[in-house]
Parts: sequence; structure tokens; C-alpha cells
Amino acid sequence: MRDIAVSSGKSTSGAAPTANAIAESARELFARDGYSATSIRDVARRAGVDPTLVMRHFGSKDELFVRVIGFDEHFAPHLDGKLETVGFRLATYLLDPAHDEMRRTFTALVRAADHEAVRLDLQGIIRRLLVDKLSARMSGPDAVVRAWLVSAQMVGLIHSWDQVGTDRTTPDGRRRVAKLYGAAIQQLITPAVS
Amino acid sequence: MRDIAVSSGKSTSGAAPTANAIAESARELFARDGYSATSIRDVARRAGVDPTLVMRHFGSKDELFVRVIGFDEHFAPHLDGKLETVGFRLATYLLDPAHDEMRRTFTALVRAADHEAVRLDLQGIIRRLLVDKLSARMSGPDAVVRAWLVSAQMVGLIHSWDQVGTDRTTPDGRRRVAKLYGAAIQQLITPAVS
DNA sequence: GTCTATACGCCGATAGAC
DNA sequence: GTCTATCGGCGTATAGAC
Repeated sequence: MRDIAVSSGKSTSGAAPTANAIAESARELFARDGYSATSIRDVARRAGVDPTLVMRHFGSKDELFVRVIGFDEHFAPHLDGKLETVGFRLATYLLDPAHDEMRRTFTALVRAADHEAVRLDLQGIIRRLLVDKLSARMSGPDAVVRAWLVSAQMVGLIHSWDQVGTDRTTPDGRRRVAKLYGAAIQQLITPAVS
Repeated sequence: MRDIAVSSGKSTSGAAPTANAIAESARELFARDGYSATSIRDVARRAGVDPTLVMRHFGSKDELFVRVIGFDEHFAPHLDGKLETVGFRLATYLLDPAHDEMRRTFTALVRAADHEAVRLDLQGIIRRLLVDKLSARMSGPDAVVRAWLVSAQMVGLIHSWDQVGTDRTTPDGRRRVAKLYGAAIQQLITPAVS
């Protein structure tokens, strides 16, 4: 609430320092506090710049969020390998503490879906990074629809994760959930029964 | 945007007319436009009352939403019957055009999860109406966790439904999705493989 | 092309007079 | 109970100084 001008941190590039500072502050605050609890003025204060500069550089709060949240190539590596284990590996990936930043970003994105621009951006990301690649490897009828339903499962898990009962923080609890939910995801990728 | 004082409609009771008018207007607007696109001033105008009355009667926007959105006993009937078909019946219920009002309400609730008070309310509703009842009927290990994961799947389906590919509006498209997603839900209720 | 300054209209929320 | 007045904060727009 009271923090000013984060001078530290790796800057993505030296080209446009203020735009980078804004982007970095926005990324941190959106991931930590969520979309609606983060104001443009908060971002500006943390970056040590004038609030109107945020608008000048990014156009609007929606665009700032959408531009800054991008987590491309996050899913891709986990769609490779044996198709019969993709469900389990996706669930494991989503819950892995080592990917905390991805999960926070994903959570912020899913929870900000009340704003249409954000929702459309989420849809685009999911199609590009998951549906297209996954459905291309799937066989059987309705492959594209099934891939969208896999994404719906992932969205649901992220949306609800921090209120899913106990054992959330223990490795064994996570492993059990990953196995259970992974099997449910797998049911859509390689159906066991028709 | 320009509508005033909806005088019509069934009033829930004659006890507190203004509170009821506010609740009814709020229900309609939240379901139609979502949480963040609906302002207290909008609700007041539609109910034909002063905006501060909304606050006086309901305390805050969060509380108004949460008080007014309540869709108790919506899920219950679909958790009865053969446990082996609950997955399919839940998915069918969620997609059924006949339950459009429930779906809009549920969608608004899920999408408003960026606000903590709303998120906690959603969690409470899901536990009361779904997790408690469903887990009581389930056997095997981790029944409660599995029931929470079923709710996560339902949340994901609602969250993503209006951008899941084509055929969304045809009865056959819905039936195929219900069968596919229902099988994935069922996988958590009565696991096919361990 | 940056950045500053000021301001607009709307928001959720509060205090207090009828 | 209801309404008037007002608050600080929000996202956003614009005019202009470096």
C-alpha cells in the first residue's frame, strides 16, 4: 500500500525504461492483488512515474493488463510427450509450487473475466497455446470441442484451487489431486469409454 | 442504460416494497450485465429509488450481490438418483436452455470472483449445495476433495461455456458436450481406473 | 516523443437533516 | 425511512511544457 518506486529488478530491455518500469510494476501488482484491486495510480506510484504515463504508454487498464500478463509458451512443453499422460502432467504443472508465478498470473486472468476485453484475451491465449496444439494431436470425433473442454477444466481448477479442501500445501496432497483431476482431464483427451 | 422504474413483475412479498424492488432490479441487472458492469446507481434508477437506499438496505455492493444472487436448491435435485449418472445429469442441467436464469446467475457469480467477498460466498454456496451432499454419497478415498474437484469442473464449464467452439446453440451440440464433459465429471465421482 | 498538470464524470460509501 | 450533500478514489481525456 505504501511502497514507492521499485528501482530494483531485471529490466526486460534498456530501450524504453519507463514503459518497462510500468510493465514490471503492473505485472507484480496484478499477480499479487488481482485486476480490480490494482489501480493505474498504484502501478504508477510503484513505478515512480506519473499516472497519465501509464495511459500514454498502454492506452487503458484493460490493455495494460492484457499486454503485461502474457504468459506465452507456458503450456506448450507440457502438451508434448505421450498423449496418454498429458492429463496428469497438465494437472501436475498447474499445481506445482515451482510454477507459482504462472499460476498467479493465470489466476488473475481467470478471475478478471468479468471484463469482456480480458475474457476475450484469455480466450485467445487458450486457443493459441492449448486448444490448437492439443486438438491437433487428438483423434476421434469433436477433437476441438474436447480440447476446449480440457481448457474449461483447467480454468475451473485454477479458479477454485485455493479453496479446495485441505492438504493443499503438502506435496502428497498435491500429488493426489493431480492424479484425480488429471484422470478427469485425460478422460476428454483419450476417452476410456464411449 | 436508459430504463426507469420497472413497476411490473412479481414482487416476492408485500412486506418491504422498496427493498424488494431493489432486490429484483439488482437480480436482473447482475444476471444480464455482470457484476462490475452494474452500478448501484443503475440498480437504484431501475428500481425507482434513491441510490443511498440501496446502501441503507444492503450495506454494500458486495452484500447486495451476494444476498440477491442466492440460488439455493438449484443443484440439489440433480444430485439424487443413480450415482453412476450424476456426472451426465449435472452437465446436462448446466447447459439446458430451460435453466437459463440459473446459468446466468451462476456465470455472474463465477466471473465476479475477483472480489473476495463474492468468492467466499461462492465457496459457501458450493459447499452447502454440492460438496456436502455429493461427498456424503461418494465412496472411496478423498471423497470430499473429489467433490470439490467436481465443483471446479462445473465452475470451469460455466466460466468458459460461451466460448466453447461451435454447435453451442443446437440441442445436438449441447447433448454431445454434456456427454463428453459429463463423463469427465463422472470420472471423479466413480473413478473408472485407479 | 516524453513527461506534467489539471480536470471530467462516475464510482462506492458516509454523515446528517428531515 | 428517505433524501441532500459530500467524500476520496477511480479510469480516462486533453492541453501543453520539455
